[in-house]
Amino acid sequence: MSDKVPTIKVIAKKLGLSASTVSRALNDHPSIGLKTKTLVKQLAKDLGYEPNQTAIFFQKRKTFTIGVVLPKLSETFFSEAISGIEDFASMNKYIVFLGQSHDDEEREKKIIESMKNHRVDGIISSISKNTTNYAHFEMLKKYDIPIVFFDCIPPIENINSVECDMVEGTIKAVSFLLKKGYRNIGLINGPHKLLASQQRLEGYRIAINKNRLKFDPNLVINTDLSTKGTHDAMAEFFSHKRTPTGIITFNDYVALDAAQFAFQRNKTIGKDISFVSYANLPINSYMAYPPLASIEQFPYDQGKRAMEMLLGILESENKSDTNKGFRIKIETELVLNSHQNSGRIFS
Amino acid sequence: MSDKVPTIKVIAKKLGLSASTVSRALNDHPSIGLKTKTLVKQLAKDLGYEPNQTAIFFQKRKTFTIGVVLPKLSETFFSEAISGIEDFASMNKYIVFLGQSHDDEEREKKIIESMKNHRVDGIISSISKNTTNYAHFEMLKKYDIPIVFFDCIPPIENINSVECDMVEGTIKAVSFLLKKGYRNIGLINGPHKLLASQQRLEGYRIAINKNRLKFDPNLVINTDLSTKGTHDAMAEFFSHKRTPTGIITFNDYVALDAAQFAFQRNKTIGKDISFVSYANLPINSYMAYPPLASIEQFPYDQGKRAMEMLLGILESENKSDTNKGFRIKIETELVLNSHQNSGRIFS
DNA sequence: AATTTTTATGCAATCGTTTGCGTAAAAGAA
DNA sequence: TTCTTTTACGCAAACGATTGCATAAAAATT
Repeated sequence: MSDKVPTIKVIAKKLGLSASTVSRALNDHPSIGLKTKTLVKQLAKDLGYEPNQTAIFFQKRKTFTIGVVLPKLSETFFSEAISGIEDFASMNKYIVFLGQSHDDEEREKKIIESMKNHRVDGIISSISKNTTNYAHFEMLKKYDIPIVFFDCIPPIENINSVECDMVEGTIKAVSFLLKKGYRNIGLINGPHKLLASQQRLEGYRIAINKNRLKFDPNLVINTDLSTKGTHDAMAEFFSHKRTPTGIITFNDYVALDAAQFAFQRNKTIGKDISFVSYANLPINSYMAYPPLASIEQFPYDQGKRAMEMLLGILESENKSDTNKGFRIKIETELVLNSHQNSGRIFS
Repeated sequence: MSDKVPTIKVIAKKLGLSASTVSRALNDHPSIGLKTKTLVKQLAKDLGYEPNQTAIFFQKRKTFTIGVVLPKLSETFFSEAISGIEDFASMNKYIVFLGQSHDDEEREKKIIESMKNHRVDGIISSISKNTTNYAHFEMLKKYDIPIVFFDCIPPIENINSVECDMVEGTIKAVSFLLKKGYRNIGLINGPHKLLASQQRLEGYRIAINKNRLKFDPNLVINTDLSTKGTHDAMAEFFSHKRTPTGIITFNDYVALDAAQFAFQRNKTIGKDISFVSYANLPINSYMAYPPLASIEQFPYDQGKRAMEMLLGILESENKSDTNKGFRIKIETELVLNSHQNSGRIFS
């Protein structure tokens, strides 16, 4: 079919030159005469010659390809992150492969395998929440494929990572609620084994201590992040004497579900009870009960930074391999939600 | 560095065989003896041999790679679609390349170029809203790279496409509002030159005619889909004597902005004025003023169907090339929003 | 004019794998 | 035993480009 696609050989033959000369002419090699060079370039242009990258990749052992592996693409947080990764990758002539693990270890493993087979130059990943075995990541070393983790990071030594400082972020959230006058601060956390959950809890404890309050285990509940889990957590909060009035939630979805539950229990949101969450929704301003504030995690920026880090690693790959793992912590930011709606609706 | 990675040659040498025999043994070629085959396979396993796909791709001229090009990954509609594409691609051993055009023709062109250079087996694309020249798509024919368009489709003959029947969808929307008792049906449409806008308008006209109503040009406004554009449109609606009470909006964002505007003009949403939009947000149930109903476009399904179509084309590529363009129209569905919130808030 | 230097090009190997064709050895048939 | 068939494997080319090394031709130097 497509033997219309010209190769270097065709050009060489038409011009009575050797393939090597054509190659060098096209790549502005100094040892090619001007006449020949222009001749070759002209014909290449006329024929619409385009180098076959698969051949070059194969030869140079470099594909200009980045693999991105994450749990779920349709989550705003991740699609924002990919957007950052893709923007920055394409600026640097890289192209990104995508794979979603759906939080399944097996799928994650297969995707990593596939990307390794495609010989990506590097990988960026937020690991599956159910991954407990990390051999598929370790294996990449054998193929000299560097990996940068972001967001959800495995407990491995000497890895490259970009992450938000959740501890710091949670401290900010607690402090904010205290300053607003809420004394009973609750925390609806995610699954216990998640690093993200542990960090939130740590920040929570630090903030509680720093403010000379007593840590009350009844005010912290781990959930599976489902709507039902959130409702159950809220029900439990309400079943205790000391009901939290300022609640920090694992993410925006939890905050929305929790607020909905509170509303149904005739609480006035923003007054009786308020929420602070970790931002992962872009449209809080349209929400019926948006959280009072959100800890912004800058997913786009995280993706961009991860890509930058990976590019740096790729470019310095020849040099001393003393890479004991690069780590970037991104400062979170407490963003007050505008409450265009709740201002009118609840007051 | 990574000369640990074993190749077929290494295996051949260690076993005193030829590379071709090893290759055939690994691929279960019938002309290889059982002993040899098991021997080879065992050593391959011990050495952790993995074929170098870049070499195979190069040789077989097949990369098991699909390019996906769309305007903006962080839009829910697209991330859902990609999710569908990726799920289905990975089930079939394909891996997807991603590129976002940001609705810029130049970027779209570059992405397509890059994907062609990477020799993707096929491309799925929703084109940029600002693309007017389609040469970069036509060029793909030369490289035998089939392309399936979805969502935003260029006006080219004989193309493969998956799309929602917006005409039908709009008819449903108008009928729904009429049935609900709204007589003045407005349409906040997108940019005029967009096919999607034209289809909405067509459906609108058909529905108006079918119901023996008179088409009123004051009830249809084209916008740039920005918040300001929507507010301007609403202001214009309100400036006329005959103000629409049932409004169809180009998408959910427009509906939210429009509802906000109406609310600020002291309209009771869901009573004085109601909205029906084209769904692209997954979380209408948490919204302060969700549209009464949404025309669901099934982005995940569209992505999946596009991928299926592309796979079909790829698998039958040898056969008679009488492909005059496959076209799938997906039925839209009018989904009533649950209004968990507005029910309580507005009544 | 003879020698050296520079310039411009070709040869051939290489990247890792696949595959058509040829052939020695083993097995079967006469 | 001899001839034919089958079985099991190797050789070498191919995919499209790059690159170290050799070398012919041209230019510069003496």
